[in-house]
Amino acid sequence: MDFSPDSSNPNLNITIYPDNLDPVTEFELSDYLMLDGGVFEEDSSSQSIASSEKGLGGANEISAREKKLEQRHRVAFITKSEIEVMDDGYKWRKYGKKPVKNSPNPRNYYKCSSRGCNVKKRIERDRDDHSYVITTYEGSHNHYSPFTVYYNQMPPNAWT
DNA sequence: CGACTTTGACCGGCGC
DNA sequence: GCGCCGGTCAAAGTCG
Repeated sequence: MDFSPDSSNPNLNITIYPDNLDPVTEFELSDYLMLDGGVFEEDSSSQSIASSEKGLGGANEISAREKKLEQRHRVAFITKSEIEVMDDGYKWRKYGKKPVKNSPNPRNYYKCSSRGCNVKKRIERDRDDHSYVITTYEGSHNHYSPFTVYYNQMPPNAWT
């Protein structure tokens, strides 16, 4: 299993402290989807995510694509939260915003602001239920979180 | 003053 | 070949 920012970050508990809301805002991790290898399928709520795989005829082409794009590790989280951007321990720099077709909500694009770290993050609200936020990570961090001091069992070559 | 947002422009891939 | 669409760039503005 590859290194993903959330699953290996014990700092991500279910309590966050946004600036402009109540001091304690809870959100439930209602579901998460592992997109590694392109094995991902859902009916319609994830249409926009699945559409990024459009043009692929079958699983064979997906594996070929995986060879070509070695660093295409994608993990999508669906969280129930009032805010889109939550502090998961990393600093994210927004670099784009696009309106999503079939949805009244925009989609935001973030990058990890650490130098040499190419992790990207895409955040959009669920089209059907505005209380859900879809967060898609792409890539793996090559550094630790500024807040993470728990590097005990991490092999040094985990992200090389 | 540096780091980050914002926002429209730009670009490449794909369908028609 | 053209236009749509999803993703990225970059200049200007904003914030701490």
